[in-house]
Amino acid sequence: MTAPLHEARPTGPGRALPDTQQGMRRRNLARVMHAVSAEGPLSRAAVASRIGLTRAAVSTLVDELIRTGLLEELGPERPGRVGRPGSALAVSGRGPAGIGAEIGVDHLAACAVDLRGEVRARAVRHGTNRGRSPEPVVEELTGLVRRVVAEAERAGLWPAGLAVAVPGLVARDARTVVRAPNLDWQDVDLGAMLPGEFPLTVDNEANFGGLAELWLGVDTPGDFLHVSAEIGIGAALVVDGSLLRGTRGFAGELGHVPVHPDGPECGCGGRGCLEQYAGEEAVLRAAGLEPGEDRVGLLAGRAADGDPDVRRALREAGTALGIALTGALNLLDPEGVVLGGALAGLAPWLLPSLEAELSRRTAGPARPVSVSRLGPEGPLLGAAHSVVRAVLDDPAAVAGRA
Amino acid sequence: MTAPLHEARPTGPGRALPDTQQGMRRRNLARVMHAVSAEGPLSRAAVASRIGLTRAAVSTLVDELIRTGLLEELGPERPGRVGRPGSALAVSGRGPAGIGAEIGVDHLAACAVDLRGEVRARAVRHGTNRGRSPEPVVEELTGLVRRVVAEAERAGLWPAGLAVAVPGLVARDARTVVRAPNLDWQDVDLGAMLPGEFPLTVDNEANFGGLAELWLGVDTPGDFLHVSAEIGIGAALVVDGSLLRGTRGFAGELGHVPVHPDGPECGCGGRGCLEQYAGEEAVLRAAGLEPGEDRVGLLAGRAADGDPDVRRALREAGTALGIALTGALNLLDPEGVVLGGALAGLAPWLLPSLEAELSRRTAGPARPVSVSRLGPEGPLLGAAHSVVRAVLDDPAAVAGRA
DNA sequence: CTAATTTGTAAACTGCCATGACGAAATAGC
DNA sequence: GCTATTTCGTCATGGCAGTTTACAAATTAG
Repeated sequence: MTAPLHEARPTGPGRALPDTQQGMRRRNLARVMHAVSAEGPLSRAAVASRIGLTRAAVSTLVDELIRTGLLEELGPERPGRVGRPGSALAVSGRGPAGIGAEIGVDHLAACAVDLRGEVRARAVRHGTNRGRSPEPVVEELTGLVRRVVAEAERAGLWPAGLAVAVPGLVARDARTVVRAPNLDWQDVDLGAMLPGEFPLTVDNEANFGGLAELWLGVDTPGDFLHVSAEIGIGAALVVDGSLLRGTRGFAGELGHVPVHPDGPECGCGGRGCLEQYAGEEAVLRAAGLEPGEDRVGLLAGRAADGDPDVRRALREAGTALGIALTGALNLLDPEGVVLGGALAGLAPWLLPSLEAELSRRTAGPARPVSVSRLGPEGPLLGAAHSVVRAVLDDPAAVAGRA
Repeated sequence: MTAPLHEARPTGPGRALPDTQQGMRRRNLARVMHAVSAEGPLSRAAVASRIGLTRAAVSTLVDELIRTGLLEELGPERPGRVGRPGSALAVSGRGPAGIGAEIGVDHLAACAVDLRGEVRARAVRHGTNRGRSPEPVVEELTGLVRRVVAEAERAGLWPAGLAVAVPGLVARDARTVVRAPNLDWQDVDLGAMLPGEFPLTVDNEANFGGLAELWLGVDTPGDFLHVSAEIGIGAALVVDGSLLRGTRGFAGELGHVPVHPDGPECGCGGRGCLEQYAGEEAVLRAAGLEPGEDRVGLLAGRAADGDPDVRRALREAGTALGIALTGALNLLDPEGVVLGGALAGLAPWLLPSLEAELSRRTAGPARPVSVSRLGPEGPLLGAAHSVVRAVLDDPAAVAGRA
């Protein structure tokens, strides 16, 4: 009788979707899939107690999921406790697959992930894409995707959707790249250029990286900031287990948060944005290095060798990051911060000054800053997994296909 | 077949609530209430088409809502179109009421709002609460609440809950005031001191102000930043129609976003926080005024009189606000910004420099900065309405009482 | 005054989950 | 070894929610 009141769902007339029995069934199918997917092989009775339905109801749900090939019966569990042993259920390894793809500045990649989360096929092509026009790049990517799809199909999987991570801002239609500075692309409609056989989602690589951290991270909370630096400096804002995208889909532009309001001019029109202090180019310049091919590797190598200029440059970048993150933490109060992408590799030299700045500026218990263990794989895996999650979230939608 | 994939609900095993037929009914009752509440008197057929159920289903839902006193039948609509005229339904003006209360720095207030959103009773007591200990203040507030409740009951209403707005940080339990600098309170458990007859929610006045803007604002989008300055400078982050609270409930602390990282020291441990430039005390100091009783009124008065020092101080505060908001806009990409609380009254002198700073620093179309029309009433109304929303969101929960 | 249209309700129908009972398959105790 | 106990999966039954279909009531159009 004394609980917070104003958070009950649904709120607002906007989400006035009807609630019918079919919808109920769909949501319960999803709950079964989530339970089995999250907690390994499970008996029907175990699923029932996890999701709060009766064994009888779960039985019919499971039957349907087995019929449509999304669950598999592994056979009787090894007993150990009294009572008849259950029959273990697992997510199918031969059903739908999520196809992920990535357009990186220096590479292209694609992979196929099954419902179990296992990577079943992958293909990579190295070589810079800076300044290349979209058509040939997307054509090459399509080739990789087709290879990965073919391999997945040989393994008994079928593609349920394609998700593409790109180094730039993506419109809310999830098809159009509005601006990708490092590729020099503008308003490119990937939806028109990629194969149309399956549902397509295009998103910022920082967003997919953040989602990968949420879904695959070891002990990632449901509420965190995932900071990555491939394109400028982007952050994925994960709030309560889902991504905050903003009205136009541009949320998380940490790179243009003002750090020193009277600092050097920035391409965005502002002054002293974080990117002027912790962006790739800025750090290279401060370290006295020339921009070459593998810029991050170069920085990490020099820093490991003890190059004082590089170390100082990274230290200062960490401080600037700390200032910008102070603002973000004050605004969002997340549970933690995760450094991903290029920042993960440079973390050893960024973290000390970053954490010093944070603890100096924020009162109360320090928020943990951790380093992503997914490394550069994050965006690609996040993309593929986003398709898998979509299947888990609405198994009925996928049942018809195959 | 080409839609964004990874946003379908439910996501994550966390919200594994069972989905039974009773839950379905409850959600559909809520949909009916929302439809009628949002779109004025409506016939059963109109509700049915709005929420996507059949007329028959809506009929039984409406019957139940009328029986429990949440809806009222107004009688036949005046015809005008062909066909049998419908029977108008309206939200009841004699059912549950939301009781809102506010502990302000310079006043106490309480009010009762019916399901229609009408204020049916109010009580105010002026006089500063700075430095007073919690007990007598809460006792006085309880007196106001009891007066308002009694008046509401005389009008045929019954209190469905009490929501209290306080000028400080509130723990996620929605009962405890962690810190209220302007009252000099710390760790005060209001839940233990307020009447326990109805469900209680305590929240930051900035949050309630933001919710009021969302629910009562004229053309407020579902995605905005509501900035107010009563306690330091707080922002309510409304994302997709609901409030972003943060892990500990401290989200929106705009006042401690760094503006000039090497600026003057701040109480929070940092340097150059926004509060050092746009906080009440800072502005008064910059304007060469002494802190007195009605500080905001004083500033507004002098500014209107053309006092150059005051004008300059406000101009500079606007600039600082613009810098901090640039960061927030880059992070959150909201649809707009609303100035509320004290800032609304000072808007004429803050806005020019604020908007100049924003348009200089952010690329793309400028985000509209608007001024709240609720003024100082926002938090109190938001509190009362939060109770009303809770009833609309789950009418079945309230049906038993009364 | 009749035809067309729309509203609200009642009866029959379908779908979904709960309940309760039962056989199957294991352990525990004697 | 044998029986009692426990747990699992399934089946038949029942209740509940919304849909479908049909119909009377109340209005406008011609």
